[in-house]
Amino acid sequence: MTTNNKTNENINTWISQINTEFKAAVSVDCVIFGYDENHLRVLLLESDMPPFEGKYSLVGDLCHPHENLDESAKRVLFERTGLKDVFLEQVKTFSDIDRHPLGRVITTAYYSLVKLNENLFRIEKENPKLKWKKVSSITELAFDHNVIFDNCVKQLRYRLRDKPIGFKLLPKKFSLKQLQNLYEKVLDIELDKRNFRRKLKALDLLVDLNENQSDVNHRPAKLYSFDPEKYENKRKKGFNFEL
Amino acid sequence: MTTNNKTNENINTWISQINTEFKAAVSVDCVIFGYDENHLRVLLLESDMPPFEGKYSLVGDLCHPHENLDESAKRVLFERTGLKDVFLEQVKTFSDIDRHPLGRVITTAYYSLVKLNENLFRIEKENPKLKWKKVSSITELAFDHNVIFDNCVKQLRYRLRDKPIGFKLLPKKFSLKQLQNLYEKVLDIELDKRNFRRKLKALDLLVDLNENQSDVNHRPAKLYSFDPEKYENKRKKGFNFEL
DNA sequence: CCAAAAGTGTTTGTAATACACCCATGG
DNA sequence: CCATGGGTGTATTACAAACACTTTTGG
Repeated sequence: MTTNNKTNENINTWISQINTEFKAAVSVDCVIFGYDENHLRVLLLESDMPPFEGKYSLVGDLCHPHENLDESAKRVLFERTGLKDVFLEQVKTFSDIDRHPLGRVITTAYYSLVKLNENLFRIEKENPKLKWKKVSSITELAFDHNVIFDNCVKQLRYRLRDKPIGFKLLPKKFSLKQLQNLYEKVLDIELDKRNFRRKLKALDLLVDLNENQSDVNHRPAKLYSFDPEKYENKRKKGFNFEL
Repeated sequence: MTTNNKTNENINTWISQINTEFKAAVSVDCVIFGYDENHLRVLLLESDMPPFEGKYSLVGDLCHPHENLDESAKRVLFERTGLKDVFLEQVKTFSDIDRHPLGRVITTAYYSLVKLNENLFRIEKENPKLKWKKVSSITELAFDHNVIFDNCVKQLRYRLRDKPIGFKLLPKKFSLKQLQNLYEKVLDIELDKRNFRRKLKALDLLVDLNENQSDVNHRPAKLYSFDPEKYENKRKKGFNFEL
């Protein structure tokens, strides 16, 4: 037997509920991943909100009245890093009633990918509460941010095999070794050099720049760049990235 | 150069923002998928909200103050179908400013899977505004529900290859043909009968019930059921469902 | 000429694909 | 005995995995 006791709904119920207590603050939290050729890092902020003073938290903010969530996330990212046009993907929304000490705050998690450079490390100096922490070193975060963080790491690992987003963590020009390192570090696996290179050649998404590394005291590696147009064309024809 | 102009944030800003205009109504929308041995269907509700009167919409409701979003979705599902313990997965949150005619409503989409039977078809009779529509027949929905719906269909198709959720759309006892049909219909592909069966045998997740179909005017098919424990054990050992 | 990392092919095993006939039941 | 869908095996091909030596550069 079905209950189906919702036949009495109507617009007025909605209007009155929307305008009374059926409201919540809405926020975004961004897991900003950066890669510095050796470690996957995440930008964290030392919290000053009781009872989490001193703990690190993800960077986030309330969703402003004139923004949708994507725009809020973009703004948070810009305010914290100065970067625009950064890769951002929504992951999940977290809504447990007591997740925030100041009241009901529903938050939507995003992760984003940035190439770490000196400019970005400088933000640690400009605001000592901001830190690029190694992902492998994360322990206890403020609020429910451990759960949010874990979800985003999982999503990143999933997507990395699924979509050509790894390139967003590397400089425009990179060697195949750098790329392989990235996959090994982020996914915590080991890859066979020759098989990895054969696979990438088969994917046919990289441009050989006919340039070499310089200033290395060993044989310099050839440099490549990722060709987004080539990928887009292939994708439209039914090609699926997989690595 | 980074801007990093957020160093002036503090708790009081948050408290005042949370308690003033920085609030939104929060809702869930459920894409309830049902399978009737031939068609993938979705439960839709004829809307009475201007300017969408007569258009069909997903079933949803506001998130109540004492609920998190998962609980809201479960409640919506129960109120509409009378079912508890139904598979539900959060898909994405939609937040465009003008997405709802009554004001700012941020909605989180879920999809769920139910086995269609006479009981469930009865809800169409009890509330003539509810309809189990064929997924393949969906055209224009109310609000931004086409986008939400498309996202959920995509997620379902993705998950179906990835996790053993197809069984949730079938009766407890099913034939291999029924299972194959499900995959073919939902994913809109054709599968080779022998290869499909070999693959399922290799996965080793089904229990041979030593029962046959009855009341068919041809050779009766053997019946199987899915063994969730077996799957859980294998999953823990690193096994990944893939089909 | 030495150290360090770049670059390159072949073999072997495993999984995906393609494909056609006999079987059991009800009418 | 006929119609209907159920059930089964093999050969071929493509992809994944394992593996070691030569090359280029800087110091």
